Amino acid sequence: MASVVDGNGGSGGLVVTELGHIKELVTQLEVHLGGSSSDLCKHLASQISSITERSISLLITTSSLHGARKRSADAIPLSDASDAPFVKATKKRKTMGKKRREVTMSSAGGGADHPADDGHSWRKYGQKEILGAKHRRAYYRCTHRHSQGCAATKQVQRTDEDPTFFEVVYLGDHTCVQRAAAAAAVAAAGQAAADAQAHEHNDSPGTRSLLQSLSSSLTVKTEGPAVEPEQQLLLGWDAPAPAPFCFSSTPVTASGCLVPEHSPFSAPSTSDNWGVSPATSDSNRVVSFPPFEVALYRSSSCGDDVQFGFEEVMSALDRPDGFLDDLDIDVPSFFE
DNA sequence: CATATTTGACCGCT
DNA sequence: AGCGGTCAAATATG
Repeated sequence: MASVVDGNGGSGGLVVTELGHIKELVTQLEVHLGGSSSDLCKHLASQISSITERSISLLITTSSLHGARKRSADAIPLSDASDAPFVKATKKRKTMGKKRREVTMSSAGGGADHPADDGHSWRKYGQKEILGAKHRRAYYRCTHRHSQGCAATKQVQRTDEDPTFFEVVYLGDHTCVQRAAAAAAVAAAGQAAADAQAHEHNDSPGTRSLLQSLSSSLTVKTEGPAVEPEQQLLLGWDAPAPAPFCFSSTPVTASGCLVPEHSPFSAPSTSDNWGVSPATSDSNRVVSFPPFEVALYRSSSCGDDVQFGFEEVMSALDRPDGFLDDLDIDVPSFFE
C-alpha cells in the first residue's frame, strides 16, 4: 500500500495515527449501522479497509527496513518501496541523519522517462546502474543548492515490476524558498483547467499532459499497478476528505485529486475544518488542504508558504524532529 | 553565454 | 573488492 516511509523512525507514529483513524471510523460506522444511510456505511467501511491496508503495508515496509537493512540486493521487499540502503556518508557532506522519504509514483503523463513534477526544481547530477535492479537510478539535487545552500536531494528509479512507476526517494529537507515553482504549478493547473473548461472537448496533448502530470504528481503509489482512487489518499489524510489537493477552480476529476467545479471543497462534512490558502493572486484559484497534518506537521522547511506542492505536503506529513518519538514503536516486536 | 545533462572517475563504506 | 553516491569535465540545450 502506501509506500511512504519516514526514515527517522516515524513509521510507528504514522501507524499509530492510522490506527487512530481506523478507530474513529469504526466508531462512526457503529453509529450509522442501524441508520438509514447504507451508502455512508459503505463509504466508511471502505475507508477502514483502505487505511488498514496502509497500516499493514507500513508495518511490512518498516519491518523490512529493520530486518534487512544491510544491502539492497538480497532485501527484496514486498512493496517495491524499500530497496535502497540508507544513504551513506560520502565525500563532502554527511548525508546520514538526513530525512528520508520514499514515494512511488506514476510517470508524468504518458509514460515519460521521469516521474511527474513534484513542484521543486531538481538538477540531475548522476546516475548509476544498481545491482539487482532492472533500471538505473538517477540522482538529483535541488537546483538552489548553490544559490541557497539547499541540501535536498532525491533519487529516482523505475520500479522493476512496473516500469511506468518510479520510486522516488527524497533525502533532506528543502531549505530553499521555492514558491515560484509551486505557484507556477498551481497557476498552470488552474489555467489548464480553465482551458479545458473553455473548450469542452479539449484534447490538446499539452493540456492533457499537464493535467496528467499534475494528477499523477499527487498520487502516492500504493500496492499494485492498478490503484483505486480510494487508495490514493496520502497517508493520514482525514477520512472523508476525498483528495489531498483541491483546486477550487479545477472542475476536472482526475484520480480523485481534483474537485467538482462549484463546490470549493469537495469534502462533504469536514470541509469547514480545512485550511484555505488565500494567496494565489488570482482569487479564483485557491489551494485548500485538510487541517490535520498540515496544520500539525507543516514544518520549517519552506517557511511561511501558503501553497503546497507535492513535496511540501509530503514534508508536512513528516513530524518535526523528535515529535512523536515517544510513540515510536518497535514494529517487528509489535507484530509478534 | 548561462544553465542543464551526461558520463566516467573518484570516494567512502561494508 | 564491490557497491552506491557524488564530483566534475565534456557535452547538449536554449
